[in-house]
Amino acid sequence: MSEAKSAESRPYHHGDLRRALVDAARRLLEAEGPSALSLRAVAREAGVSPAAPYHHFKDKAELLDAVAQEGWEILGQQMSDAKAADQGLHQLTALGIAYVCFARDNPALYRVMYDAARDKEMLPAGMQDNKDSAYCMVRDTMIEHGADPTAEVDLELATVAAWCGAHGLAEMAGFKQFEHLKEQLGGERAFFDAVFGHMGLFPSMHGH
Amino acid sequence: MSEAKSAESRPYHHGDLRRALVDAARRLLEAEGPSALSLRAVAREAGVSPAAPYHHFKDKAELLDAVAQEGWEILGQQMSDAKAADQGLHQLTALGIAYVCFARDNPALYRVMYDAARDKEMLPAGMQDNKDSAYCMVRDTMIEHGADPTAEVDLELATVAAWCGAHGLAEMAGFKQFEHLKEQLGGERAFFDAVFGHMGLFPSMHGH
DNA sequence: AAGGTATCTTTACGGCGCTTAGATATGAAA
DNA sequence: TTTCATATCTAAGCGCCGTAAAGATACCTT
Repeated sequence: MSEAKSAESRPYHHGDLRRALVDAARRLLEAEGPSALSLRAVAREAGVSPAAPYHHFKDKAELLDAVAQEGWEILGQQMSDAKAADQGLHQLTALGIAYVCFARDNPALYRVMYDAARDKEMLPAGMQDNKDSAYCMVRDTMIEHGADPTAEVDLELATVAAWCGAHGLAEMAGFKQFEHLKEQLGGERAFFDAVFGHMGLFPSMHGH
Repeated sequence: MSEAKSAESRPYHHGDLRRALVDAARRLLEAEGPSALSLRAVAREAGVSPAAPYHHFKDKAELLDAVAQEGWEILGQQMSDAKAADQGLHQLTALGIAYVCFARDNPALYRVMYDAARDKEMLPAGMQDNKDSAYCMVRDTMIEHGADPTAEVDLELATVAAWCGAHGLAEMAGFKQFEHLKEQLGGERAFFDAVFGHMGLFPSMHGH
């Protein structure tokens, strides 16, 4: 657990403690898992007193919110990259794979993201409006591949259905029960592909 | 928060403290939510000392496991009931609706169930073998409706895909973002139906 | 230079999971 | 029936946690 600066060199005023705390939290999350993510541990990791974070975050939940938000942004980027880099997949499948791979590669972060969402009973606020959010990307890709943009309810339903499938798979993929399936299919990636294949992700599959 | 027996009437040896603790935990869970579910609070609710639970559970996680297990059993029963009571739905849809309704009606319990699963990185142990588990019920229903039972991998994939969809919807349904969709569709139930309609749950939809 | 404000530290409170040691009841062996 | 090992419970305490209050320190404006 390294600190941003050597302990004795840091001035009394940190400079950007808020940033440093979020970074420290992500470092801890990666290294020790979600259960090790206490406010005090984050403060320790950042080299400040246990009370210091309260000048930048109302409480622990607000710190975790900041961490979660960064997670959503990274997820959006990775999905955007996956859509751009054509891998010979249907673009919706490519998005789904990118989503699930993000969850596999950042399990602790993914958990913090949805823990925060469940607590507030909502996904990040701008999700359905921010053009480069993961959610909007799915919806836009639906349109690009033939979904009727004027059938708003139906478009939203298709997006939700795809989102549900991706999130469901992201959680299931971590369970030992399905290891044998991955092996039989010749790898995790093939497993993801196959499960998505069993879901009706594509608007063209439905008579709209 | 009532106790099982009035405090002074309880004998030194409780009789069935293990049972009482699980019940107390479920009562607390229902009343105060998952965050209020501390071992000490459960012990208080059951009217015993904070250390008493350790004679029946190795640690807090083991208590929560017991609570979660009851959750999975109840879920299995409710899905079984839903399958038996024909509501004019495709039986797989009926199972999915029952799954999602369970999560809606027992959000805290549902959360404990999956928190435990994520911690152990596996769903309850016998899930894929116990004839009346929710999971096996889905798989069997797939077969009853035309899935090829000898195509084992494909059958498993279809079951996983349906499970992913149901779990995904169960989590999304609690988010405020989708309230307007429920309203536009004329209710929660219609929303569930519509989302499932956008997923390829039925084996007959795929060319196997 | 002075004073206000933002930032950080110190200290402290109650609650938590869990451990240890001791009290009490049960039930099997003598 | 007495004995005594065992199971079950309580009491006390450890280190951790989230958070609040009050004081110290540095920065910023005037």
